[in-house]
Amino acid sequence: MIKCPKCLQIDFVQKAGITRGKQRYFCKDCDYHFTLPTPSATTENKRHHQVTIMDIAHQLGISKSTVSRALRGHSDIHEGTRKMILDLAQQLEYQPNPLANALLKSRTNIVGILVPEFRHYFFPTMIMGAQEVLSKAGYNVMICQSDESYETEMANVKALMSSRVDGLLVSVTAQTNNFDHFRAVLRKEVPMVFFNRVCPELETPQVIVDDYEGAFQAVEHLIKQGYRRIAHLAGPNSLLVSRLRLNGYRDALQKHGLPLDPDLIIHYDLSEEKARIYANYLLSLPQPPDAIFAINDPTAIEIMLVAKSRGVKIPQELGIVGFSNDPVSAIIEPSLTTIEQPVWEMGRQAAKLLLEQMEHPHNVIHTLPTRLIIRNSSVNLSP
Amino acid sequence: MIKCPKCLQIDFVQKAGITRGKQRYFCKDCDYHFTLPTPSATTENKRHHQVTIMDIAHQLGISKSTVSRALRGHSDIHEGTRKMILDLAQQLEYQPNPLANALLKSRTNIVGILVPEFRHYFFPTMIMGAQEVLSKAGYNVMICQSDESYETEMANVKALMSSRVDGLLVSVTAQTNNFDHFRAVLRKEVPMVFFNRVCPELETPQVIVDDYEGAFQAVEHLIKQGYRRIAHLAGPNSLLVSRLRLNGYRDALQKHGLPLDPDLIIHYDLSEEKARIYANYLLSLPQPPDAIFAINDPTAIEIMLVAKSRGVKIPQELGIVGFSNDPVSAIIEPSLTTIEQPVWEMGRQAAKLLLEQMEHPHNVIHTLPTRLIIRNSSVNLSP
DNA sequence: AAAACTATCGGGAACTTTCCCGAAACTGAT
DNA sequence: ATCAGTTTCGGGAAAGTTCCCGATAGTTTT
Repeated sequence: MIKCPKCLQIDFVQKAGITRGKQRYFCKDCDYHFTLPTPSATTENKRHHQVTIMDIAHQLGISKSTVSRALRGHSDIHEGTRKMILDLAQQLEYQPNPLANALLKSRTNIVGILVPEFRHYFFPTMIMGAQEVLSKAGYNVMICQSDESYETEMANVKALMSSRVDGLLVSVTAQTNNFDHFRAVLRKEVPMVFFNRVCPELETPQVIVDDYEGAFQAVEHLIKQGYRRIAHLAGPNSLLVSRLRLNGYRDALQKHGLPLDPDLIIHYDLSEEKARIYANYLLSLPQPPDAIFAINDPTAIEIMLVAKSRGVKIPQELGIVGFSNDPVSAIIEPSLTTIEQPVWEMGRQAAKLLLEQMEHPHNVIHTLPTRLIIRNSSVNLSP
Repeated sequence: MIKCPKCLQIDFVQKAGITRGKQRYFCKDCDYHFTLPTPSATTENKRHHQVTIMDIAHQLGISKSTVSRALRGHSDIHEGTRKMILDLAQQLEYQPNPLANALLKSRTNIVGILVPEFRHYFFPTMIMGAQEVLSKAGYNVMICQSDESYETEMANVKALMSSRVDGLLVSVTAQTNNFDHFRAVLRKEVPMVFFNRVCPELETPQVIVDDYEGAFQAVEHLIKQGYRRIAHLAGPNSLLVSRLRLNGYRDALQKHGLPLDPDLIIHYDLSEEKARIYANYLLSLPQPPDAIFAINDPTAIEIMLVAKSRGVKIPQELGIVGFSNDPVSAIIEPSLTTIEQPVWEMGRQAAKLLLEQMEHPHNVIHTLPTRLIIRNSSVNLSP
């Protein structure tokens, strides 16, 4: 029968229930509960595991502490031992496990980047700028795109936070009106920097360009070219960029004594379809505009395509100016007048700011300059 | 003087060296070494730490195991206790620490994506496709770009591996001739899937499109349009796509009895500058080509810009066909004839393949179809 | 009422690394 | 030889989870 592992007797052993499908026994003599050892576990199929600090220590017959010291470049170690360890580590292709380190220090060395999209020129370039300084500082990057959806943005913030990123670089969606998910980030004291699509009501650093000045120059340029009825296809009001560029547009009109026609200002959600719809709407107005200042280049390009398809001549019948100097704007015909902004540099600045934040938090706003690039879409030949 | 903490006597205590700036003592009576306890450590500045499973357990007066079971949806738990735990977890905004889990299971739930660049349409779109299926499967994504540099690619592979990604999605650079860094990945048994810019000599799954067929159709289309002297601005020979598209080009010429002029085939490194240089070179040949088939759309667009700047009329004097249906190709004038490939779908397929790999490794090659899109850049009006 | 069982729960190991501190083996000085 | 100091190393705790297994209390069967 069943032998008690304690007293090696079988007389006093009786069944004592089943746990997880396994029979348990009880020895009345020893007052001892036990189960039979599982017959498996003989395979010894120790997972093909990465080589650890302990492997090195064992092979060298020393302690893990010493190996750690050697690897970390610590001082309390004999030069010979260090060399020995370093050699073996290289030979075994030892790679430190960042997970253990992260768990210990509760720092992942990962920063999250959250952007609305990266199909166009703007955000990829910005990300590249940020990645340049971050990877130099030893950080990896986790990129999420919210696809201009508020829900996706929230989900991404949550995912990034649960991944325990050390910091966050974010540009909000056109939909975002509620910023509670970002407040949650700040509550957990995770450093965060906004860029381009910022969030002024939150006490956190931001990197933007001089949107007001850029818009002002753009519209003034149109006015100087003789355009008089200038529309503005603007972004949603929730975005600070939209508001700033709208202000630049307004003030430029005002400065030159042009009336501000509310019908010529359209806020939209930055989607391609809506851009086309509103472009068509503007051009089919009883009194259509003779120029349009678009919130950004993709929008301007959509407008151009619509105008062309309607046979509206650019720049003679319709002047167009965009914003951000997307490479496509130089390729398209006629080439698109636009506002250049230092996109790569914005990414760099944002990353630098984030690194500073991780050292010691403080609140700053970086504003970078813009520059008007005059091309053909706005040079009115017959004013 | 100094009192021995063991016998509480001071008579037998004497100095016994200094370690890390701290005086040590020795009690001859007790044969006991000791140092004075540091006066600090009174601040109790326990780092603002995230709420853990232990916090919940303590507050509820239960064990961490029980909490873990409740959170993980295990069975061995009372319904009431589970509810209690779940409620408190929600109230405390508990988020499981993925680091601990990753360390335990040695799985990070992160996959690395390595692409040559993401400035253009192609790779961002592919990444989005991949991200769609990966995030649905609970994986986060770490994106690296090698910037068409072999060294950067190696560094990125190393970084991704040291981050302990669970899998790798990669598209190699135009420079990559040596694949040892990828062999190292396979040696460590980290699943890897190549897409687009694949590596046929490695035993690992790949996702490509039917490059040969696409190229063949493109060139045949040009021939049918009456073009006779068709050049090919090809990618580097190290890339399988380059070789396949070159073969398609060759066979199309051969099928229609056109001579294969080696001078009209140029391999280049896919950089913008070189594209311009070679486009100029081709167009200034004593016997310039009357059409060019470009390895991809960005290349074709560069060629168009060069041709335009030289006053070469497209498509009358020069037909152009690209590859990959970049959105810009529809915008540019004349619009660019190109080969459509299911980019988003490639990303999805690659990700799916990777997920399968992580389950049980096997070697497959997915080839997706292409489709010719005829636009204006190649429709010869006066053949 | 003893025997066998079920439903819950707790305790510890393990994952890998770093850090703190104690300890041994030396080197000089007295 | 004794004492003080230096150099080098080892042991253990900690980080947050999950998993394995043993251990109760209560319930049903014999």
